[in-house]
Amino acid sequence: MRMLLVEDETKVAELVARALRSERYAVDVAADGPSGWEMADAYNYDLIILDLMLPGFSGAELLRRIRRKNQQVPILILTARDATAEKVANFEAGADDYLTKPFAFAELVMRVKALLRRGSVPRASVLRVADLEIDRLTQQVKRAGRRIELTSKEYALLEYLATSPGRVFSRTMIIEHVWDQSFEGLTNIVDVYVRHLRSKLDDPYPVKLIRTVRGVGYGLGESAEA
Amino acid sequence: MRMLLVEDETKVAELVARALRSERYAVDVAADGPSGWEMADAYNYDLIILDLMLPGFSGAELLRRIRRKNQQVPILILTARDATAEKVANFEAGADDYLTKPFAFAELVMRVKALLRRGSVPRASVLRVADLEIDRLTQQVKRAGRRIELTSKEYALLEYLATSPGRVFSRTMIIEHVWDQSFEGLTNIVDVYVRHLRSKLDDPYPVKLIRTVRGVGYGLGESAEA
DNA sequence: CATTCATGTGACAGTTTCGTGACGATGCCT
DNA sequence: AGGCATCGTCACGAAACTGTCACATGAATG
Repeated sequence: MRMLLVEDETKVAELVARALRSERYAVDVAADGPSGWEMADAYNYDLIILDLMLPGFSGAELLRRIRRKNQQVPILILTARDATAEKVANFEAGADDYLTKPFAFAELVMRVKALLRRGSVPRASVLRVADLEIDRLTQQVKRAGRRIELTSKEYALLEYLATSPGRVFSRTMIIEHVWDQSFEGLTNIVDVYVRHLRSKLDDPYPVKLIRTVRGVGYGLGESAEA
Repeated sequence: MRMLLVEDETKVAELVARALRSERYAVDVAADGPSGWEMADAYNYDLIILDLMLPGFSGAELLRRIRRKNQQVPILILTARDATAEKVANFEAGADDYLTKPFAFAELVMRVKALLRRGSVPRASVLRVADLEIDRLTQQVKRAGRRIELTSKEYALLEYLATSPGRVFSRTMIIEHVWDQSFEGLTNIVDVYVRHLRSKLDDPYPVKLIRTVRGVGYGLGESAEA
């Protein structure tokens, strides 16, 4: 899952981004209204976190713009004051949730997860493909009941592939969703992580879970030939 | 489907071309206005993607020239973010869609597919011929419900034939729409790939899907005339 | 029926893409 | 500061794909 954080205080931004990344999300950071809008417009994030006090133009303005472009993306507002009237206005403008500063990271993370779960197609929190089980809440992965330890990137990649079992994702799409903006390289990074995943997932089992489609990309499950 | 990408920043061009090729499209790249025009004039592309900022002459000029020559080819404009007034002018000049830089590849691919679908006669993203099923979104091919694995070229050829079931395409036409500029040979390559397709599609089934018209070319399914 | 030409077929080699193991860099924890 | 896990890069071998060719087969023509 990839999300955008718009926050001008770099120190706060850094801390929040870190907290989210340790939950295995890919996080992009924008420091002001205009660049936040640019990024939100360029990419369909799975979630956007918005500080209301921004240079350039305000969070409220950014919120309106995003909503005008994209109805469904969940938006979480961070606000300094406990100004109730303002809250109402923001909810009406399309915010899905808000938090008043200061807040505990644990609180933020909880709300983020709640919002993601609530997403456009109410997805179950446990994905299943063949005998593979992915719990998106606890981010635990099991195969045939046995727990498998994955690193953040491995998990993120697997979860992305699992969003549409059987569908083939190009490397470009995978990089766009699993890595964040800081990654630009033109390397075989996806192949490498697919390999890591395969060796962890398939280890003792005969059935291969990840399918390669030459010239295109990778897909999870449904290797329909017989 | 074959498309032309006119973009001067080689790095961007490379990335975009790669993304499109992994969607199994044949992509030609031009780096400036004049060579872009030369190529657009020489081939009947199924789609043209145009950066507005070009050396030589501008994308806008190229757009006008292309439209003067060929009314129907879908044209997708890439433009810098702030050029709002320009956008309007371009739509009026005949662009079918536009995207502001920077953009997500997922977004570009979606729009490309939408434009291609709009062009051909059938609107649906799933093409059906007899018991054959071609999903142009996921590029999966099924016959009688069973999935068939095709290589990129095989798929591209099949998809092209399937744009007009019953119609017979000449070898020249097929090469122009399925192969890109890097192909120059004068060989029986089309025959060879038709053979590959036949052996994969017809394998266990009695009904032949691809029809040969001696002296002319190949067609998919029922003959339209007669 | 023989001839001729277009198409079908199988094998081959060049090229591209993918798999794989190893390596250095980075950041985190103790 | 040192040790450990993770991350991204790279280079090389393996496998698949692509395009070429020579020849077989089959249809049209007189």
